[in-house]
Amino acid sequence: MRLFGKEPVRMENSEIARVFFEIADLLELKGGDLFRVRSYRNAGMVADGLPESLKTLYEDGGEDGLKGIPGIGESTRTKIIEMLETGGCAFHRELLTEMPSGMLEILKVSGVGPKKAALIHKELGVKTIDELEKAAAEGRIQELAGFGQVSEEKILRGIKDLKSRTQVFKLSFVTPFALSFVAWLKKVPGIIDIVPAGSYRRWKETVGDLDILTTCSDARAVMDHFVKHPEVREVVSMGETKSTVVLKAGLQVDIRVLEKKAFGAALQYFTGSKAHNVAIRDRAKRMGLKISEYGVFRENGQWVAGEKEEAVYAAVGLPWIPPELREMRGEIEAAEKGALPEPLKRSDIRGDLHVHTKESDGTYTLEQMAEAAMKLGYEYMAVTDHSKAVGIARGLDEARIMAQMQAVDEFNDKLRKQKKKFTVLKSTEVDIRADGTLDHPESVLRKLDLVVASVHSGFSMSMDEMTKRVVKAIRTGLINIIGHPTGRLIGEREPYLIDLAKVMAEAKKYNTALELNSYPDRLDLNDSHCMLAKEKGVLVAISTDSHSIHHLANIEYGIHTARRGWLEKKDVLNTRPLVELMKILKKK
DNA sequence: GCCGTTTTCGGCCCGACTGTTTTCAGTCG
Ligand SMILES: Nc1nc2c(ncn2[C@H]2C[C@H](O)[C@@H](COP(=O)(O)OP(=O)(O)OP(=O)(O)O)O2)c(=O)[nH]1
Ligand SMILES: [Mg+2]
Ligand SMILES: [Mg+2]
Ligand SMILES: [Zn+2]
Repeated sequence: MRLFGKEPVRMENSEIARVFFEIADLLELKGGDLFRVRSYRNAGMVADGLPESLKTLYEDGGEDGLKGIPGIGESTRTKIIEMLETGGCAFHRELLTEMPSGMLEILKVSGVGPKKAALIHKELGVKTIDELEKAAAEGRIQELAGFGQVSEEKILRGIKDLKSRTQVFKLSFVTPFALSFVAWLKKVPGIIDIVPAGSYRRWKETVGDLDILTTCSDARAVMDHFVKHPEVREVVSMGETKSTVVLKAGLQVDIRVLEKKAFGAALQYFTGSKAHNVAIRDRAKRMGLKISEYGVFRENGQWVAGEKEEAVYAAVGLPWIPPELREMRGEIEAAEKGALPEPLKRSDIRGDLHVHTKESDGTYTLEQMAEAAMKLGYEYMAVTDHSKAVGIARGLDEARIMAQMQAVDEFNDKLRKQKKKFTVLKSTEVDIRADGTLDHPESVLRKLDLVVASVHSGFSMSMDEMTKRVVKAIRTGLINIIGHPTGRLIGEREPYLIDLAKVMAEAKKYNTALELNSYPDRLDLNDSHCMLAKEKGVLVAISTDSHSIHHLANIEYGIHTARRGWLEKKDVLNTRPLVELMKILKKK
């Protein structure tokens, strides 16, 4: 808890969201109205997914600035303002006096929901997960009404899982498992479709589990084979159409098996998001239809659609919505108006503007990186080795970068002689020092085709200081792209504190783009930052920050993240052909 | 608590699997 003061307390959207999620859980534990619980949960999700900072909206527009956000009504808006002004929420604190915070942890145990948790708390006085473990180990759980030996064992397993298991996984961690399961399931005779769905298909940067949709008329055969995958540690449940396993790596995998005729409806269902599904189903209902994973049906039960996903959307009067957009961030309204963004394609990307070579901390030469970029069909690639301040990466000093520029010129000459339509851009990833100055002299930076500038150290500054640091760098007028603008490493390092809205406002003035770093551990900017960039009219450069020829393919993660951020071809700097790109880079 | 080409009140997505249930509640997707 922070103290009251003149200065408004900075509570991030994610922190406000967390309070709403906890209120929802606490109300549910208390046995409160489930629709009210849903409203708080929904408000949390809305706050979390909002591109603009609630604090900024409130500062700029007062209470009115917070109006018109779907899912945020009178009550939650008042609580948001309270949190922005005081750093906390009285209602939340009050609920916590009635229900210990340890109960929130207990809800995370697989198989324990609000009803069971509340009963355990009431009957046994259990307040923490350790007390729950003790009670279960002592056999006190199975004595309770509605519990038995099996459920008690399940709780013990659930606690062990929870303590050992990662909560979310990076998308790139899950990819090999997805490929492995697809290959594994192909061996089932008669299996037709095998498609990873869920948050994986929506390209969320982190996913909670892997969801796989299959169609086959022999469901039993699919299930039997599924649970025999060599990576399976535990079979959580196994039914006719749906099973769940946990892998040795801690990853949960859910599978659904349906008839081919339901493939489209099932894919729509299993892709989610949950909130998107609920909204689509609600819409169908209001149109006198019913949507489930089995299809679209009239009230009399007559089948309307289901074989194709597109037909499911068509049945409710909508065009097909790309999975990356199915997050309840306005996609249904946009679809209705025919205003969905045109999905960014791999072929829209003309080149990579952040690539390292052996000169700094890359593992391949300039020539090798260029060769690999050409193979991807690119027109250009910027060599962006580090500057001297990044010592561990053997950053280049003035003499070395001058030499590199010459090497690039010579290489480009060679390419031209070979009639290759490819250009290497002389560039750098210059360090933005703690004081906001750049780690190469202006004379050097002016000789380059393109300047990427990023923060590599001195992360622990106040938001104000960090914002000023980056803004000062932008104001040199020498920077074309701000690299990995928040510095986060998913699951390892929090983003440094920075006011991106302010940075973007300045970037717009100085014709500076912000990078979407496609390295799957970074994805920085993230999806909602992209939405903000688009809103502010700032171009995004989708780059890979490749340190090896193999990293260039990471562009795929960047493209899909950009799609999640509603970006189109025109919003992305490196969709421009070389000539156009050069014009933009010069406009300073 | 939120929201409105049926509504400012009265709805709020729909279905699978499990365990302990004697007919279904709880949890999860
Ligand atoms: N209609 C409906 N569909 C749901 C519900 N819960 C989940 N689904 C669908 C949509 C989800 O994307 C899909 C897979 O469920 P998951 O729990 O794995 O969620 P998802 O993959 O979206 O996110 P995750 O990263 O796994 O947490 O199942 C629900 O309550 N209603
Ligand atoms: Mg999932
Ligand atoms: Mg799942
Ligand atoms: Zn880099």
